Amino acid sequence: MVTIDDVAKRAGLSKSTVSRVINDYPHVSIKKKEKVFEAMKELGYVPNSSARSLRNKKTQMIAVLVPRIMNPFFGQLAESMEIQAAKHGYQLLICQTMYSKETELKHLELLKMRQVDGMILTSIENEWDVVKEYLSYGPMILCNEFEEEATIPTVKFDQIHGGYVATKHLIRQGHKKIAYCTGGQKSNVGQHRRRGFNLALQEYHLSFDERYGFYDAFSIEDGIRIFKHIHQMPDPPTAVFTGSDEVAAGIITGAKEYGVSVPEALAVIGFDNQVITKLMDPKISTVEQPIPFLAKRAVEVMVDRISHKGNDQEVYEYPLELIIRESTVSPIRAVE
Amino acid sequence: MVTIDDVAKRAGLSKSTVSRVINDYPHVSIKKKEKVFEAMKELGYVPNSSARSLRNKKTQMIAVLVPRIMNPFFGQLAESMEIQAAKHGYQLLICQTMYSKETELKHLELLKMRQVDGMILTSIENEWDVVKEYLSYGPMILCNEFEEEATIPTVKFDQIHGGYVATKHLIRQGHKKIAYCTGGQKSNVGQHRRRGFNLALQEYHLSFDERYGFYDAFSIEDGIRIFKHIHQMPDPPTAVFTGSDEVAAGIITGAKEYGVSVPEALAVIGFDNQVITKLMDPKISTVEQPIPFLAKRAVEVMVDRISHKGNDQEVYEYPLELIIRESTVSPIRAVE
DNA sequence: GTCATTTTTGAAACCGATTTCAAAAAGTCT
DNA sequence: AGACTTTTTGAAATCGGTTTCAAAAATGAC
Repeated sequence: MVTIDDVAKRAGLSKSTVSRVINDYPHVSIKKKEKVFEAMKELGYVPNSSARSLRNKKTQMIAVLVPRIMNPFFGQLAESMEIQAAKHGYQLLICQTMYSKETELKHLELLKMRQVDGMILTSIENEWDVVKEYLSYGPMILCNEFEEEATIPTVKFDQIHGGYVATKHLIRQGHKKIAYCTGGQKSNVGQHRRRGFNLALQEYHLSFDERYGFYDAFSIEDGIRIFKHIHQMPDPPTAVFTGSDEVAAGIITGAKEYGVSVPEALAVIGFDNQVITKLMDPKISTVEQPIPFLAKRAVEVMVDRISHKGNDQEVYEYPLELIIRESTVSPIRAVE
Repeated sequence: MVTIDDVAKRAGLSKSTVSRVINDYPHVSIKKKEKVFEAMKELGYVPNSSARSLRNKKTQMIAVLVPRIMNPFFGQLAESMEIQAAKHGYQLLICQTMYSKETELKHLELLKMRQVDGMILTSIENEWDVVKEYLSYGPMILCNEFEEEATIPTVKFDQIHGGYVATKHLIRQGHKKIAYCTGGQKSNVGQHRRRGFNLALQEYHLSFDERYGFYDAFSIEDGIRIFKHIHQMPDPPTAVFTGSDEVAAGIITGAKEYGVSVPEALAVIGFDNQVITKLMDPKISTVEQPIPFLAKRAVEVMVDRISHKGNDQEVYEYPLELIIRESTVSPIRAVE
């Protein structure tokens, strides 16, 4: 392996000087600088990153904790962050918690071991009290997920408004019996969406029938299962608010199978604006989350925190946008 | 920051002994061992990974190069590999080339910098002559993608057979005019599929009409576009072989829009067996690639190579399986 | 109890970079 | 030319671990 000493010897200089050239420090004569460059090129020298990290106490790596990258939302988030991190000279270490507390804790140890300079949490499996202990080992920020009590920078979407506009849209299409169908009941993201949902119901003086609440909906299969359940209810809902496009797609698939027309007999709204929304027939109305903006800001905030800039309490919130397609609006009915 | 010296001082021992305890070396008396554990616990000590990497010349990290994680095939591959790597005590650094030569080269430098112990390539953007130069810096293996001239371990699917069975299936449904619709023309994966495609045509003494060849199909949108093109041809094909489920879905979506019935007027077969195949109407016939097996073996081979085990020339090939659904077989027609 | 052998322990070197500090070289000004 | 700055350079310390090697302690054999 070629080390800085080899380069120094080849150039007939000390390694201090070579190091200065590598890091573009001043006070190196042009002649010697050229000699060093020549030696580096001849030997094909590249600095050893472990040695650099040890001495600099910086690894130029940021970890991002996501449940799974195959989840389209988190996959896109991770992808956008990687691109952004590269622009700032950082590697992104994508860590999947697989919805497991233990795996999450294992990944949090990366901060203790100083394997990463900072950590971006996009979801939280453990209690906040457990997670916050790791704050003493390095900067952490929240992105997408959030915690009321957390005193760390947070970059999030306005989920309350997202839940609100989606529900309001359903109500304005004439629906009064609206089902609520979502995944993580413990996540604050989900709770805020629910708050927006309730807000809209209140505004129109509607009440929520608890029989219409489903809190275990994550996948397409869950959507199909829930449709079947709804279908055989004595007084079924006429519209469904879902927490993800996949679940919405599942419900529509189920409806199709049972000959229930969407949106006429059952309106369905998704969340995320994934590709699938444009592929299903009918195309799925949804709430778009502008993921790249979130990712960009999260990385920027993280990079600032690593260099001790910025404020612990900063909170950035991005708006969500309702996208009306076919699964909530009958073509013959007037579009709002 | 708590270091090994702090632990040593606290336990009233030398850091050599502490190191021995950490690494579970023999020749440490039980008494001292307990003292060390106690001190580590009290101080909340965790070894610094940069320091370890520097001394051990091992980072316990494996890089995997994928085009994009949002591509369902590569996303699943990366996810499976991550799980597998964790079992062997390795971190997986997922690197997206974004189909760019420069980005790929930038990631290859990780091996030079010794930031990773090895590299798994799932696709190759640069010429092999360029990539192979990096072999001298650390172990590299191919997974999914392959190179005839490469003398490194390879884990792949039998793409020739995959192309063959899919095409044969279409032919046996009575199709004679079959379009070929794929993405990377330079990838060896694609070339092998094509070889299988040709093999099936030959077997049934059919010839290929070059007007039916499309080599720029990656996404759903591409599929829609290609359908439109096919649709206005004077003598259109009656079946389409595609290189991905997304493209197949696009073609079906386009067909639906123009009132062309699938599979009656146009049979479509996908590749990968992604979720979408079960969601489209009609459900998409496809070729399944058992990704987790590939991922598992790739990581195992990589781990062996890092510890200088195994053979450079080893090639592992996994079979592909045809899955017949609705997009190639009319329900009224007999199923083969 | 002595000597040989084995087990346990710690001082010091090492991994490959960066940084400090002081010395050497070069430049400036009487 | 000599005194005083300023720029350039290298020796040595440092980061936090692991490993080598020799010494110390414990054990065993007689």
